[in-house]
Amino acid sequence: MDLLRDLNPQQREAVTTGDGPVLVLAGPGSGKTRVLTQRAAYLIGERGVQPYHVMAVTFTNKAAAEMGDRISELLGRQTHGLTLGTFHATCARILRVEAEYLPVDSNYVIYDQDDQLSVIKQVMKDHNIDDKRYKPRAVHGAISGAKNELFLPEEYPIDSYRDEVVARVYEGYQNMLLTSNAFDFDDLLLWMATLLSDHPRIREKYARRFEHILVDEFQDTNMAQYTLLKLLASHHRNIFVVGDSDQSIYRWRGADYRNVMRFEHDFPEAEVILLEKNYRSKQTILDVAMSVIDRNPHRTPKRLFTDRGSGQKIVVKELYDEREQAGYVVDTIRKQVDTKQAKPADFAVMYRTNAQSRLLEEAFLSANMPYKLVGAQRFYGRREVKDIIAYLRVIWNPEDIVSLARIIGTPPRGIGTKTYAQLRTKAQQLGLSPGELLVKMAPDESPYRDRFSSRAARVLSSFGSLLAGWREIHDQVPPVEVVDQVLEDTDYRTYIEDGTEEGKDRWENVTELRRLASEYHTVGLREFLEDVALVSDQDTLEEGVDAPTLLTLHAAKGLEFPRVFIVGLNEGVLPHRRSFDDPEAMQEERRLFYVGITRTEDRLYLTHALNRYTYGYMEPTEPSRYYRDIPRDLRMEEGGNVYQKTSRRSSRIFKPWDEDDAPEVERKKTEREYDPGEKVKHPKWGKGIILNSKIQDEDEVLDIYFDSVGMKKVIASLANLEAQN
DNA sequence: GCATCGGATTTTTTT
DNA sequence: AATCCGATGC
Repeated sequence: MDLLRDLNPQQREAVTTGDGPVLVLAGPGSGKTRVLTQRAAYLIGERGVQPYHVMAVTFTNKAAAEMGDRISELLGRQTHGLTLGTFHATCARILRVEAEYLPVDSNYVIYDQDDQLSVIKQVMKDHNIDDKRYKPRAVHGAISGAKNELFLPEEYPIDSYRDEVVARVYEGYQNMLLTSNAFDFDDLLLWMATLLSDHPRIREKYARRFEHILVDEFQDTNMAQYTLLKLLASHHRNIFVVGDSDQSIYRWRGADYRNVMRFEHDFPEAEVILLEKNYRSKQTILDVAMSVIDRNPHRTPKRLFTDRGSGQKIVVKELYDEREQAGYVVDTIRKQVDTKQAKPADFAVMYRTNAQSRLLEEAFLSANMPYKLVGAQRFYGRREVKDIIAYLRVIWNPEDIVSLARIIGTPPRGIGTKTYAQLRTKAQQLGLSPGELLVKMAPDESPYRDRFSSRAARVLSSFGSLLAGWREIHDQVPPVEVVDQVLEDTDYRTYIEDGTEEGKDRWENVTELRRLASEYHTVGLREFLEDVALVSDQDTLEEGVDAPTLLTLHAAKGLEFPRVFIVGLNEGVLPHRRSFDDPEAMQEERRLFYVGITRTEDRLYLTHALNRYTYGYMEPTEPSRYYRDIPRDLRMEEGGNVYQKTSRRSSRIFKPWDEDDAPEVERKKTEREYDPGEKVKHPKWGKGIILNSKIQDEDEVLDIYFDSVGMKKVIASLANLEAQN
């Protein structure tokens, strides 16, 4: 059958296995997304399952879209009714349908990080909580963590005075969200799980509907996600999850790779399938990756192997500072492009923190080389973009207090904190939201105007009229026309374009948002607002542009590139200093590095700087501890270290390739005849690749992966192996 | 109400 | 370095 062509035995097993829970443990580059896609296509095409009865969860919207396309392609037809998307998007959709069981209306808005933080700040102000003593971000983190663990405000565990404060803010926070008719990201998961566990009829409805559930990146699910999956799978128990604990990098967001173990516990009948063979990287890359990840405790050792050949050694490069590091990256890319060794799009540059992108961007810019920057926050976080979206949100849902607070004085229209406070007070007295009251103040003869001073009444009602006007058209015309009307009525361009370069830039962002809105002419404001709220960083990656990609290590998950730079391999950056005092976090730093390495197909460059700017001051920095774990024979220092301005201090700094600090990795001195990575032919089992070789009882014992039968242990002297080129 | 200035504070990663 | 916050002056 065509669907199963080009699959190895393990992949085929995963795709075609029968009903019941399945756990696919898949190393990097082992084709797990492919397995997931083919599985979905197989269920629909071969097993006759209706698309309506299948749910597939991916990590990004882009991955979902690609998966959808691929399934259609495999089946040769469209798959209407298939539920396919990220956890958040899928929940958001279902929650709108089931809104009658929820504390919000079906036109609720979704608050992003910024919105959430401003709610926290407001609530803390209302409760007279000192925001120096209790950092809003930290409080928010605690609340978000609680939500991911499915704790409601009244269930928040209290062990200290600090917990009491958090619990109080949590309660106020949740109230403010609900009176704003808003959910935050965590609510989407929390309420979905709550809905399913509190309403047996709804649980049955969806549990019966989703005969098959498929989940990608399972190692990065949190408790809320795990719980709702379990509830959704409670009827058919056909849950197919794919993951790799070594690639779990979202612990700080509540993700818990131990869900893999929970799964085995909760679904003891689960079939476990291992995908080990790597189709992406050269063996050297995999060896480097293993040398790094093997240092993490409490993990099941995994062997990464490929038949793509050993490949070149990785390059390690030391630079004077981050500016020269960026210059090195750009020079190296240009050299290879000029000599036609590679094309621009073959390259990716990865870093730990977003701030590191700036110098890289500048270097690309001054070299006149285009680049692609991955990061939704970069665009949607812009003030001007947020302003316009806030307008749309208030138009869509006048109860949205956060967005109203943002736009009521932007651009300035005579409504400041005082007037806005009056509006809020009066609205509360009337049992209305401030937004609703504004709309009611619009008519000339509106009785609500009398409740304010003449000045306040004038400015408020004039803004109310604008709002009422937009409200009237918002469900009659395509989103882009609403945007245009807002821009016109507020004279937003004059406000933003102040003649400076920056102003021009900002207006361009507004124009870009307008363009994005224009793509929603067949659907409505709801879809636009929802997509805007739930875009992931990876969704902003443009395909088809021949330029290098700049992205964080987190954003790199699931992607692959022929040539990869990982920059900033410095102590404090990678691993990040914020993780130093938490062993679990340190393990995650290592996994993050591992994820970066394993994105590489052919060539890997690791760079670090001797000096770094922190808070505006230049400081010497040590190379990352991870260098010590990479065997020396897998790497080379690129010749001619041009940058020798080493200061007295930095010259004493540990150099990753110094003999004294040579890796402590055990390199067994043996008389082995075969090495891992070599290809051989066995008289009975045919072609295979050597994964491991060790001397045991004076004989060489080989672990070989055969195309025909998979893993076998073989005694070299007895097996009659034939070497293959 | 709003613009501007100075000082403090900051950086992890993102749906 | 860049952003955020509050105080100040108009």
